[in-house]
Parts: sequence; structure tokens; C-alpha cells
Amino acid sequence: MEAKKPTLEDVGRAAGVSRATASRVITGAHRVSTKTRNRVWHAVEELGYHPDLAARALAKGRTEVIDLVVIDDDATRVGSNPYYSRVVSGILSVLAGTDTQMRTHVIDEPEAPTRLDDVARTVGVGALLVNVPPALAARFSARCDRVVSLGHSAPGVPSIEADNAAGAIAAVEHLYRTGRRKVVAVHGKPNNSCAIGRRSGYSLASVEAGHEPIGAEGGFCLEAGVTGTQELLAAHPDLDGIFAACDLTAMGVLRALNESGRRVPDDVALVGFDDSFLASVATPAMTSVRQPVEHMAAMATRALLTGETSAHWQHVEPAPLQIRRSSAAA
Amino acid sequence: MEAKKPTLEDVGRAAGVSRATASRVITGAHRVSTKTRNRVWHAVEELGYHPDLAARALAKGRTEVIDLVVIDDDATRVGSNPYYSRVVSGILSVLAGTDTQMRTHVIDEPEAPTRLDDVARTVGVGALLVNVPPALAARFSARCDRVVSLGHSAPGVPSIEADNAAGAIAAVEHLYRTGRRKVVAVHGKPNNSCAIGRRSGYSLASVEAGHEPIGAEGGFCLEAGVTGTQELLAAHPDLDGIFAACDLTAMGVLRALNESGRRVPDDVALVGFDDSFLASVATPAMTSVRQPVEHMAAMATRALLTGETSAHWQHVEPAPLQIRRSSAAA
DNA sequence: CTGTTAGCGCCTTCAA
DNA sequence: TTGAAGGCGCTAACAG
Repeated sequence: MEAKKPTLEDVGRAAGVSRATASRVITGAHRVSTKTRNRVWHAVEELGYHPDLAARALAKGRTEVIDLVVIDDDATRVGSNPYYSRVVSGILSVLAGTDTQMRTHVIDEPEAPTRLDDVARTVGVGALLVNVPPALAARFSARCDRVVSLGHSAPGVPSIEADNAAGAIAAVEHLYRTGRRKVVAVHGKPNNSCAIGRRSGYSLASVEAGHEPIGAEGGFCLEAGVTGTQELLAAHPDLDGIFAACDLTAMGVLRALNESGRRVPDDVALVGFDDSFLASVATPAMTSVRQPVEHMAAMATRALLTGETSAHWQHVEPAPLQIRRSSAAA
Repeated sequence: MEAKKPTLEDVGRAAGVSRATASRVITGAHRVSTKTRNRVWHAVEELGYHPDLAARALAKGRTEVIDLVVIDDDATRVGSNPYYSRVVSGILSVLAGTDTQMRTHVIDEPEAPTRLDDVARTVGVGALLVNVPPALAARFSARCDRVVSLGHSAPGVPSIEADNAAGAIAAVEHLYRTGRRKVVAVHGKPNNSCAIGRRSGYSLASVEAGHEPIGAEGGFCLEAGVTGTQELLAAHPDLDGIFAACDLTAMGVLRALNESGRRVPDDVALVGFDDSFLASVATPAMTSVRQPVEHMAAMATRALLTGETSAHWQHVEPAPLQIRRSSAAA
């Protein structure tokens, strides 16, 4: 049984042409007569030929693969983060049907510089950077064009991100418009670019609505939501709306509110950010600013595939509000 | 600048040996004198040499890569499923430090047979099957040894799974032991092997505790938890404990309980299954049977790397109970 | 439009 | 213990 895998040579022989011609047909070159083209494809079917990716990679000096690179710090802990899965999902949706594959690199924070250099050296079609700080992204970008950063990055590094500020603004406006009178925020880390955008959006919209911005320092994690909310409740017992830096933070807010005896949305309205599946799974279902992660990952992947990335490839995607029960009018 | 990447040839020249010898050193062959070995490693450092994976793959006819294969149906929707990320995390923890990489294939349910064949044909070091039904896994296994299924599979297919029945038993015992008097269950799909194990565990433990098993049909999703709970509440308003087929289901249970005005854990105790991050993020934090996903994925990966898989490679891992607030004594 | 001819970088016999 | 030499399967000039 175990017949050896057919090679281009075999295909060529079966089609009565040379290996080179067969190659041309298969790689979709144009300088081939329709007749031979048909013969070759026929032979391919016949033999069940499939190109050997390794050989091809060696010959053209580039592997048909998209590298997903994630820096895994305590905040973005892959393995407990929906964001990451959404990225994968977005990439693969584009790669489906292509014979490009996806390779994943998760890099521990401490060894990031070294490992990033390793990856940059061996990148295939291109790399998608997730949670890579601007400085490191810039370094990577210097060693390898064909890169896109998911989320804001250093200037000159191609990137795509959600419109964090606009999303936050929409959230706050929504809360005031539906009758809330004192909307506070639990922010992310002060040095996180996404968090910064959301924070400034919150402040802007608050002022715009004639209110003083009130926020607690937090982070993209459950605990931050809990403690931040506790602080805010202590200082502002009359608050009736909370904007959380992300869904995970919002889950913490939810817990703290619950423990303080406040009901959502009756006593306090809540809006998260991300619109991950956490939002729909929470009780009550959570209003959240939708970050189109899959879409952004897909766009980035497409750009990498077509090679259209450049320092100017900078995209900011809209982040529309997804309204659910947690912000229903009181 | 752009100096060409050093090759084995270069290393050999720098070390004053032949390409072949350099290769031997680098691949860790033993028939080399200590002196030359040192010289070669020195040259490697000097030149910053890194083997070309594509070339190596071509030469030895196998790519240094672990293939993660996930069938993406509505239940396991990658992109909204913590389980999947945990698998990735487990695989990569083993691969770190190796120059083996991970490739991901997500396959839509309908085209599964074809695509699985494609993957089987091009597998590198080995494949890890996730959510692949026994029949398809068997087919894959027939085309390619070097495979492990995560979760129960067809006989003869190497596999590793959590002890679903034992986990369920522990959950039920825990509930009765802590004072509950009527523990019901929201099950998974009747044809899902994990769900079957948990279901039988629940029944066994119920009978053992002197109670009649009472369960609602459900599934591994939020909605199933909601409607299942509603049915159960209608038929058994006096229930005071619920065992849910998985954490997601449990989130649905939580919602339904909330909406019915029951408090957790005061009125009803709840135990989920998986101990995914959902459990810790829920309000109240959820008691859950821990499925050691990362650990299982890591074991499978290790087995693939060492090539010790065989039809007899069958593991069942313990699934200990992780106790949190949702099942605190009333 | 098609065939010929070199490699791509590495591993692996086969001799020495 | 080491070197020489032949592929692995494919692509990419270069002729014809």
C-alpha cells in the first residue's frame, strides 16, 4: 500500500510535461497554454498530488505561515483570556482555503526581547503582534517588516486597533441618556494604551454631559474591578452608573456591587468594554463596547497575505455599543 | 548590512570542519570528538547560526511541529471558549525551549472529514485532536499514528481525558455532605461522551446518597443552563442544589436562579464542571470540578514528542473539586 | 509557451 | 572520527 507521496515529477510525467511546467500550473503562473494546464490539473487529481510545503518553503526561502506572537504577562494570561481566542478565530477565518497555516508563539514577558528576535528571524508570510509593548514592537519591526500590531503601537509600526475613546464616549453618553445621574469609572492601568483611550473618552464624555469625571485606578482583571468599585462606593455612595475598563474588570464590578447589596441595573447601571462572551454570560447580561477583535485580526492577516502593510498601515476600527440588560433604564 | 544568514557550510568553514561534521554536532550525534564539538559550537555562537527549519524538514521528511486540530461546531466555537485557550497554553508550555512549534487547524464541522485527511497527510511530529468525534478520530488515527485525542475517543485511539464520573460524584457528595437535601442536575447532550460520564456520576452518587436522580437535558451552553433550570424549578421548587454539566451551563443556571429570585448559595448551592476562569469570575465565585486541561494537553504533547503514543496510551486524569462560594453551606 | 539546469540548507549514507 | 556526495521536492532563472 503505502505508495510514496507523488511529487511534481510524477505529475509532470503523468501529464507528459516537465516538472517545471507542472510547477508553473500549480503555482498559478500565466505563461501556460490552456491545454497543458488542463492536462496537469487532471494529473494532479489523478495522483492526488499535494505540494510539499517544506520543499516549497526551502525553494522560495519563505514559509507559508502566519506567525501569531503573544506576550504572556499576568494581565493577558493566555489560557484564561477570551481575547486571545478571538484573535485566533479571526486569523484562521482568513487562512481557511489558503494553504497558509498559522503558527503560535507565546512568549513569557521576561524573555521577550530574545524570543521576539528569534521569531523575527524566522517569520513566514508575516507576524501578528498581540500585547507586545510599543518599544518591543518597534524593535521587531526594525528586524522584520511584514508585521502588524494588534492594538496601538509605536509610530511606524503597522497597527490596527479599536476606537477606544469613541467607544468609551458612547458608553457614557448612553448611561446619561438613559437617566443615570452619576457615572463613575474603574479604569485600566495608567500605562496601557487601550486603557488610556478609554479613560480619556470617559472623561471627555463626562465633562461634555456636565459632570465631573470620577474614576478609580484599576486594571484588566477581576480584582481591580472589585476593589475599584469598593473605593468608589465608599467615596460616592450615590453613584448610579459604572463604566468598566474591560469585561473582566466589569465582572469584578458586578461582584462588588452584589456584595454591597446594590442591584444591577436597578440601582446601578454597568457598561463593560470588549463585548467578549463574558458580557453575554454575565448575570445580568452586560452592556459592553464591542471591540471587533476577530475583524481586526482578519484585516491584519489579509494585509499580511497581500503584503500591503507599510508604516502607513494604521487602522482604527469603530467600537459600537452592544446594549444588554445591565444598563437598562432604572 | 543585510548579511546573508549563515549556513552549516559557514559554520563548518569557521570551525575548520566539513558541513557534515557540523551537522552532526548540531543534531547531537555522538560520533564526534569533544574537541571538534567544542570548535563547532564556538563557531555557531560566533556566527549566530540558527538551523533553517524548512531545510531540515525537507531533508528529514518531517516538520518539527505539533498540529493542534480543533473541530469547531456550535458548541465548541473557538473564539468564545476558554477550554481551547487552555489547551494551547498546555501545549506551548511543553514546547517552550524546544525548537518545535505549534500549528493550529480549526476545522468547520461540515468539511471535517476532508480537512482532517489533509491534516493527517501533512502532520509533523504529531497531532492533538480536540473535539473530534470518535469516528473521525479513528479515521485520522488510521491515516496517521502520532496522534492523541483530548477527551474520550474511539478504542485504539490514544487519548487522555478527565475522570468525568468521579468528578461528578465528588460534586454531588460535597453538596449532600454540606447539608443540601435535594440536588438536581442540568446535563449535557446525551451523545457527548464527557457529558455521559458526568451524568452517570451524578446518578450514581445520588442513589448512593439515598436520593432519586433528577435531571434536565441540557448542553454545554448558557441557554441550556437557563432553560434546564427553569424546568427543574417548575417541577421541583424545593431543590436546593444543582450540579451543572459545565461552567458555561452553570452560568446559565446562575442566571435562571437569579431571575427566579433564588439566592446562591443561600437558597440553592451550585457546582459547575471545568473550573475554567468563568468559575472564578462568576458572582458568587463558583465551586467547580477541575478539569486539568493544561496538564492533559501538556502530557499529550510530551507523548507526541517522545513518540511513546500507541493504541495503549490511554490516560484518565483525576478531576478534583475546587470549592468556592457558590456551594457554601446554607 | 515549455524544457533544462541550478540551487535552497540540511541530513545521511558511504568511504576513508 | 571525519569528509565527500547524493538527494529531499520545489522554484526560478535561462534558454529554446
